[in-house]
Amino acid sequence: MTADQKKILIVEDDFNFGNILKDYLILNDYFIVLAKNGIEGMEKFQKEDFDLCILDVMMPFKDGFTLGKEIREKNQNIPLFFLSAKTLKEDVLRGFKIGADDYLTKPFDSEVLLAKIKAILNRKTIYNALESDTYEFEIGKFKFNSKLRFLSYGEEEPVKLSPKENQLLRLLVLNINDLLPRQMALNKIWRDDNYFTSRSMDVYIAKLRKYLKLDSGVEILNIHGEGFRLVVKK
Amino acid sequence: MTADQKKILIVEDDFNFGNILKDYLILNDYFIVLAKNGIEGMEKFQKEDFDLCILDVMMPFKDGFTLGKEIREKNQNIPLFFLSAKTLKEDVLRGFKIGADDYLTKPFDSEVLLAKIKAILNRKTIYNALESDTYEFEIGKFKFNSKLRFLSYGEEEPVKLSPKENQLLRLLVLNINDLLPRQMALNKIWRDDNYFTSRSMDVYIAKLRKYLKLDSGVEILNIHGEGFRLVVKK
DNA sequence: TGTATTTATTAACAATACATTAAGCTTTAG
DNA sequence: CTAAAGCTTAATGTATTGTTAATAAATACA
Repeated sequence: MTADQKKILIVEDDFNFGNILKDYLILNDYFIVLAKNGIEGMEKFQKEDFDLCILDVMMPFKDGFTLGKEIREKNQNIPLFFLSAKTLKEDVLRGFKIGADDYLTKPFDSEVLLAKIKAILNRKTIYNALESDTYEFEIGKFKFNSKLRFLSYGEEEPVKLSPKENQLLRLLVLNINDLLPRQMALNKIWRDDNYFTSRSMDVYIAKLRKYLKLDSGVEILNIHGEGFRLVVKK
Repeated sequence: MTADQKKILIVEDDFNFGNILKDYLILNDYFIVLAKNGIEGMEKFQKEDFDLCILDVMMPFKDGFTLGKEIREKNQNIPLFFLSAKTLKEDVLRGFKIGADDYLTKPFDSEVLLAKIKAILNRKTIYNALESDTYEFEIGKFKFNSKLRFLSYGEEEPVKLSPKENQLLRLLVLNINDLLPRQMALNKIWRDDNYFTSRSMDVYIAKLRKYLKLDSGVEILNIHGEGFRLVVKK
């Protein structure tokens, strides 16, 4: 997948319908992960990072509402679309109560779905950019601002960080002195985990190490086969 | 109205239906202004500050889409709901293209509408709390007046700023030392976000940089792929 | 100890994003 | 109705970014 593609999780037990939907959205340049029931859906949701979830309501084992509620507990911001054949008012209201962003009744028009996806993702990206998260960190003698993407050391001219450098350093800091599993970083930043993205990540680790050399009390250690650790000596 | 009540503009030419809707929403603790056609709708929209607009699509004189578009031009952020008897796909798509947040076909369930209103207003409140009406600023050794549109430096003859220069500098100052996301500036000033408006914005950044050169402690930095930062060294 | 796997580093490249100047429209002021 | 001001578009050059390749080194473990 490319970096600017939006990643959508579809949870749908009807094999045919799920695949048609998947293909249609792929054609429209989205990256799709399809799960065929609520349990699998939750697994995939936890393993990867999505921009939007589309959940069928009526599924065996774990229905869409239950899944939606669990997802909402893990992530307050991710947009949720519910799909259902039923147009029962109680169901629609239940969906919105969980925090649905839309509730679509089958059959629905695919172009309309597309318009709605576009609308919600546009809105969310703006929203996410404004999210007041922590973004100022100290790393030994460095100051790191992940919102403005720079790393400064004393009176030296701050180093500008590229988006990838920035995201990676941010993940490392959030797990400071602790393990940042390779897989987790790949899923969060590259949103994919394969040979090449893994090589790419190594390249970025090398770049960060170069920046961090100024303070000998700071280093990025590798834990073979596991991931990396940003260590700050006191 | 009480301070925490949300203010909704309803534009609906059907007198009966409009009043039923109004009463229902008042019962649910919203503050409602009802306009009976597109022209009156625009007038009321410009005079007061609303949290949400609900527009009927089919109206004489000025239809809901036209009104929606005009409202969108004035305010990028306000949520728009369209109401229509028609469920024509083209119409729905047209609605979303204008920037609808939802498109409801009559008859619709009032509780569902309520749920949707609640959902959208929850999302949007965070976003709106930004703006102020100050217009005199200091930028390093410069004085900037965004109401009179000039920028002065010591005893030098003040530079007159064009409307676009002025708006852009104002946004930069309001986010001084912080990121002004490109998208946000394009939405607020150009009301559109495409290749050309983005190029145009670059041109204006270049112009502002030229004006600001007089004070070497002031500069506009770019954050690649994100936006710009007006930085003042102390 | 030998070999496969994982990690490290540098460099080449292509794709985007940005910067600047100037030309050509459009709007506005007088 | 005309000149100036304002804005967009074009053209061109520069910088930033991310991926991949090539090569070397470290590590695990049979």
